[in-house]
Amino acid sequence: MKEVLPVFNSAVSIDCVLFGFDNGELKILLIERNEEPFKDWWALPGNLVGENESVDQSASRILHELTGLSDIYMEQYFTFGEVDRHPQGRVITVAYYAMLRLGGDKALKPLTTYAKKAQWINVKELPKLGFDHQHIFDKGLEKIKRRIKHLPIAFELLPEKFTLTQVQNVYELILGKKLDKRNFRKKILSFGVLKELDEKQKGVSFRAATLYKFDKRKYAKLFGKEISF
Amino acid sequence: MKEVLPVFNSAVSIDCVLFGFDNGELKILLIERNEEPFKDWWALPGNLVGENESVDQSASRILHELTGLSDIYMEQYFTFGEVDRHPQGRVITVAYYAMLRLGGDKALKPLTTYAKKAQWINVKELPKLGFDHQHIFDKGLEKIKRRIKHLPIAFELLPEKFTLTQVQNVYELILGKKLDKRNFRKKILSFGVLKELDEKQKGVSFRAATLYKFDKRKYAKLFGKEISF
DNA sequence: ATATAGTGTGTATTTTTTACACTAAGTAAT
DNA sequence: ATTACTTAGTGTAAAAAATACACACTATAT
Repeated sequence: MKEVLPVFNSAVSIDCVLFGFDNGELKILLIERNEEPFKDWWALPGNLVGENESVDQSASRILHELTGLSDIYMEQYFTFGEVDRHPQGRVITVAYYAMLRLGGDKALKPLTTYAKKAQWINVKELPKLGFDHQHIFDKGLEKIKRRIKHLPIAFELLPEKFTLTQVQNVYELILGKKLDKRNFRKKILSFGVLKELDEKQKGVSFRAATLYKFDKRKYAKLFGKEISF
Repeated sequence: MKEVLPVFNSAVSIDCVLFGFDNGELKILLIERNEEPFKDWWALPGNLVGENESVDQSASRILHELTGLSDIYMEQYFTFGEVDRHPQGRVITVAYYAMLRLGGDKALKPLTTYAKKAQWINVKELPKLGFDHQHIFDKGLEKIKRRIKHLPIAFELLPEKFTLTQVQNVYELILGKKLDKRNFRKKILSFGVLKELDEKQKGVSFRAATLYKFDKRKYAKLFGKEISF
């Protein structure tokens, strides 16, 4: 039943902007390429879409291959289709972002056979990127700036238990500006998706903050209603 | 320099959701297919991306071929990449929407060689669509619902000169709900992108409304600032 | 005990959103 | 000319949301 259409107009790939929050810094995962084109350049992790997987499945597979993680909130945000974006031929790429929890329980295990190495790099200190990846990144950052105002994606960056100050840090890093502490706490709590725990921060040499966790149940109830910052 | 990559993983196409406003109704352009698969079904207009055009260029070309129009605000909103969405092979499709001015100066001239006919159809009376086009349409409608709250795309649907009531009609049709007249007018004028003309509606058998036009200059000044409904 | 560093809290003001109903103007019919 | 009809056009009060702003608390380290 399924005949291949008699056309070759482009290959299709996935590129991922994987955000992580570590040490008070917003980072993304980059690879250092080991092959032409752009050998020795930094680039976003990505790969070709397989013939028997949807683009969403492909994105999940690629994320898994790169990090060992599954079940991550990952979302398509734009498709880049300039003719000359890949020097070796026509490749249209579908871009996704994901927010990852770093340094937590189990470390990430990138299987980067096609790269010298993979590394988490502060978004404020990005190196020059190959292809049109700077552009893809810029557009991804812009996208999540909008989305964290409405969707609870920021919590994906944080450990299971976190303080309100940590949440505020994430918002400030992504939005690129300072927020007022009292107003921020009022607002973030008013969404009703956080649960206060009967537990405090440990190992700090000052007053310990209350821990919270993201409450998926409450979120499910609100889903559909717009929440916004 | 440019070698074709040795992969064939998918063909890439464009599908367009072309919105029009006519006779107080929100419509989209559909074609009736003349070839298998889905012969005799209605479908969104679309086509394969050419090898030497970007996806944006491709979308403009396809829009032009279908309507004779150029210089239309057209925007990519999602890429659909399910494996089995096309029964004859792997085709990933990039969806665009555009807002068109109907019934105005010059009529649209669809060159629909690959279809029996093209027709503007009320979005409230959509027929069964081929492929996953109902899904593509649904997602497109959802997208413009959000976007008309922030971007002045609704004016693209209206003639050059229009009344505030017409604008409100468009908003109500897209959002699918009634809006309060006074509040709507306050808000739409507060954006400062409309210019009141020294001219009234003609040919109506009741009090003639003041005409307005969209003022691109004023919009350019505001661009960057968020405007929202 | 005291210095330090981050936690946690309330109120007043401004802005935005919402709810709500009547008069004005033009046309058509008599 | 009067009347009926239909849409245009307008303001205000109340509620809700956003903003601006400063100090006392608490745990630890010395």
